[in-house]
Amino acid sequence: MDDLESKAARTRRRILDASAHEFALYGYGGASLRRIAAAADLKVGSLYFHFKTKDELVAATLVDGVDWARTQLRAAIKAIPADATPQERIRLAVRGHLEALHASHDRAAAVVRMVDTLPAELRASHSEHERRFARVWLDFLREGQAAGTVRTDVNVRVLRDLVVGALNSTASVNPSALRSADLIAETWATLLVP
Amino acid sequence: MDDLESKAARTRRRILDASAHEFALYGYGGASLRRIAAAADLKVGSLYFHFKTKDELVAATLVDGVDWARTQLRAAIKAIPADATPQERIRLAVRGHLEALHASHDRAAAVVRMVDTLPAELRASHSEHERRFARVWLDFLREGQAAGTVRTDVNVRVLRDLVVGALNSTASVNPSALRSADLIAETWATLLVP
Amino acid sequence: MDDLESKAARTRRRILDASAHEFALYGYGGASLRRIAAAADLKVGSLYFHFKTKDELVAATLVDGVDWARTQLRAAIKAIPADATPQERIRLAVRGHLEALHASHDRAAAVVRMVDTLPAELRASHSEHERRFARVWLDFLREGQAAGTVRTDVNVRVLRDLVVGALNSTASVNPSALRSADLIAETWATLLVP
Amino acid sequence: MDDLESKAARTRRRILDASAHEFALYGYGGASLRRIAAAADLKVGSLYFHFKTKDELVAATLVDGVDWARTQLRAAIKAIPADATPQERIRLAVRGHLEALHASHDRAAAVVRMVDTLPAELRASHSEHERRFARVWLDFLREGQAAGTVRTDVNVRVLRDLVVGALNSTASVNPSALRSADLIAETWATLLVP
DNA sequence: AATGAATGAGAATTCATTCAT
DNA sequence: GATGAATGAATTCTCATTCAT
Repeated sequence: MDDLESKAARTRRRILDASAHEFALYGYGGASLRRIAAAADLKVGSLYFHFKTKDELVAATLVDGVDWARTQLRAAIKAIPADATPQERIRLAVRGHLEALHASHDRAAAVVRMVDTLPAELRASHSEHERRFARVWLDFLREGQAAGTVRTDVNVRVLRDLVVGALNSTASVNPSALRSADLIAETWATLLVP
Repeated sequence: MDDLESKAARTRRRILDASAHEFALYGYGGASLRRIAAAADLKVGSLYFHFKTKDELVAATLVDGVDWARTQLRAAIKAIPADATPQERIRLAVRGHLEALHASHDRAAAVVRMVDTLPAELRASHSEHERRFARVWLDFLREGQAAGTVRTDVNVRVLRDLVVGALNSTASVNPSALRSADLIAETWATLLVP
Repeated sequence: MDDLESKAARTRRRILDASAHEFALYGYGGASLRRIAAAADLKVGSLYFHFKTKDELVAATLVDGVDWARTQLRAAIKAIPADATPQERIRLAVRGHLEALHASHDRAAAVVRMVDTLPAELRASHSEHERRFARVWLDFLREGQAAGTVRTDVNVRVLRDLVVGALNSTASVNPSALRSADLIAETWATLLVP
Repeated sequence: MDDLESKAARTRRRILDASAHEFALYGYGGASLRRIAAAADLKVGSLYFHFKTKDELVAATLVDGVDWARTQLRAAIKAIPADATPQERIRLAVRGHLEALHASHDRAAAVVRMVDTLPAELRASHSEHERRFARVWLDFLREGQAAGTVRTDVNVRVLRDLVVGALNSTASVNPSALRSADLIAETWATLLVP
């Protein structure tokens, strides 16, 4: 009765994990609550005790994924040694992003897979979280520019979009992308350092 | 009966257009043949005269989209004036890609929206077309490197993936992306020219 | 292809009959499309070819029932011999009403059973049909008053409501009511003739 | 623990009230225990402490409604002044009935709405209560006939059915019926007095 | 070349009910 | 007395697909 993690909380976690996997595989429209329930070791009807609606589950999955990824990315950036070279700094941030995407039991990938086919209401409620994630990159790049470790001859917002877009696209195009994470990190480092 | 464009061919085109729109909006799993048929001014059953199965329609839509985009991109590249500056060359290629994505009645966007939730068989049969599209960029970048107008200190394949990934991501993230096409082109030009 | 009664029309009739039976038994909220489909020798999904929605089926069933009952009642009234006594006139009208209610394969009973638990939209769209039915009685009573065969010391609209309410209530209270139809007719005749 | 009205009894009352409202709105088949629980400020599961089953709750609601209405009607009849005119006597009884129906927080209306779609067992167990209610009218009418204040040229049982049916039908047909209660009472008085 | 009518499987959601806490 | 968490069956509805016409 006074579990640190109540039964409901544990079940909710299982549902969210199953949910992330399902949405990452099939997208918003193709996902099935039946399969999600089965993967979470529940009967379909039981989902509704935890989430009143499919869209509520989607929303929770999106928040779960994007917030977790933001935390990961920010941690990776914070962990950069003070004496790292400019290239090294960018490499570590890029790897942080890619690891969040790929080593996350689909939590972050689900977001990328769903985001562009969401119905209007969900998209709206999600966009703020997305903005918060993007701001981590924006701050990182801006600080780099201020410190002279990121080139300043480009619009930093556009640059942020390109970086985020390119990295996220690895979630789909290439499931073995993590193997080439080093190459990708290296490439961005080369492009971004003045 | 002796139309240059037979009735069937015209209907097929209407179906493919409706199809592209639907898949771009809802993704592979969320698309509905009923809605596609309605948009093409047909009853569902009639689709089956033109495509034996949903997946066959998907495959045709993918081919239609990616081949059309490749043609567009290649035309844009071929149209680059011989005396264009290095920056100008890249700008024009990027704009060619973005215009193919956005000014295409969803044909190309449908591909981007579907590609990462395709079932295995479709993914396989599609990947060759995707490779052919990517090769256009690869050739363009390689020739640029050979001519000294694209920097050579990066792995050209990785670079190609980043460029394509970043550009395609504009199909989702930002519906008003075309307005910023110039900015994006400018940014890539800055990053890529040595 | 050129059936007088097309296949669809015949199926629709079967559905409406099954529908009337189901709604008469269980009311609006308790009726099941599964059972209706089974009774009409169809699979559930097939219902949707003929009626886009449960409420559309309900609406059609209501119209079917009330219009049929109105026709029956009007025919019974029109069939009253010109030389009938005042009592006889009323007896025949009452019997017409009761027969419409009970000898109708549930068509009219379904209306009575559903009408007070209908959701707002259906109720609205139904009320005009109900008014048209009630007008048949109103006209009959008014003409009776004019001819001196129906007492004139009561508000004719209220009287109409009492008669219709009392007769319709026999649809529920007493399934063997038809046996007492003569008694009921006799009683109304006694009450209404001056 | 020693309340005159124990906690359980008060909760039971809240449930019965919520129940009456729900059944009046949706009928037997369309009512939802979840909604009833919510309206009574409980969770669904808690209902089962007070009623072992949905049908037990239905039965209790029926008894509650019909007995309450009978009590109301009897009180209204008993309150008729000894020197009231025949018309006045009938008017007051009719008004007693209508007030029980409409001014009862749905208690009596729930009965009328449910009664004709009840499953067989419930109908059986309910019919005796219904008979007891009907007997109040029967006695009133018989005594009226004996006293010469109600016409004797009609079958009194049939008359009772007509009166009860007509009055109960005002629960559905006309939600603003109470406004016309006086007219209805007046009309019955006119019809029934010799 | 297209439609009409149907099907079986599966979608999301709600139901009454249970039972340990 | 009441809740939290779950279940299995049922709900309405949509799906891709078939096939005779």
